[in-house]
Amino acid sequence: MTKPLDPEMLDPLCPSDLVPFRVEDKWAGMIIQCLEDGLRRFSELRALLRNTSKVLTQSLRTLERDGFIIRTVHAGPVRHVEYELTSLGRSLLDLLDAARTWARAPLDELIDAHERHQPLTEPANTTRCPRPDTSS
Amino acid sequence: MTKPLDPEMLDPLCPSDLVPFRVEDKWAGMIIQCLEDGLRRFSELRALLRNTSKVLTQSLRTLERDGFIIRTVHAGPVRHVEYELTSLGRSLLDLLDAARTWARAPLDELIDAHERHQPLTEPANTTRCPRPDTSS
DNA sequence: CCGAATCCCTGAGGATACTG
DNA sequence: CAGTATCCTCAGGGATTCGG
Repeated sequence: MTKPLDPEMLDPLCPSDLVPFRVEDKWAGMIIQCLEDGLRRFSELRALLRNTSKVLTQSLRTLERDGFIIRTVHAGPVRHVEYELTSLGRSLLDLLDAARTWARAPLDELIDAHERHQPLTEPANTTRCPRPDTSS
Repeated sequence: MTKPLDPEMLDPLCPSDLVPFRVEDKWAGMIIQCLEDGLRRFSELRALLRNTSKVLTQSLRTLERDGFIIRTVHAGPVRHVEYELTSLGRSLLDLLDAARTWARAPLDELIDAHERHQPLTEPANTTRCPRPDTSS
């Protein structure tokens, strides 16, 4: 089986949702990243994405429908389900990488811009964000 | 001034909103495309995007806030406003191009996938769509 | 001509609880 | 373990109207 994912791989404080680039839905980019090294089980993904199962399932179903991932059910005493990228899904990795590369330079400016033009929300808000597609 | 935009440049029937990429918001990708050749006036953009002014203004303001475009007001007997890409905004063109290039191959499969898994909506719906970032 | 203001509506996203 | 089933909130998107 694929080697375990680094639990710190997705930093919940990373301001990457300021990056103006989205693939499919909010979580799809991160899911694809997590599947980069091979098969992953549902629970692995849920733990990493700090996501509730409903939303995760939605994303996974959409990705499956569009042919980006394959879903495999392993019956048994303890049932488990595994997901993996198709070649089409794998082709998205290049694009995600391009987006992350692009974002590295202007990210600080983006953060500044958001802070400057948005004193509307709560003041002591440390720009929380659930780490989308541009995770390192 | 920049040469006129082709009115047919953005085909309202193009199924490009099935392409799983978004830049900023729904219209930002198209706006950036329209600004590729230089300055554009508000009315040019509104006509091309077949968009109501409020939503267009929103997108433009966001793009301006994030440093992707510059807004210039020309006062006078007939006031008009022009928008142009910054170098940062221009750097997005590469990403958009990469996304469009990627999308060309799997687009048909994406359309099929959507139609197969979505007999839920109205039947005689000719996949209307407002032509997002992947316009040719 | 270029928006701003208003109202409305849908749907993505999420919290919680339950099931084969 | 891997999901459904509900319910809720809120922001994106849009139609319409008004203003400088």
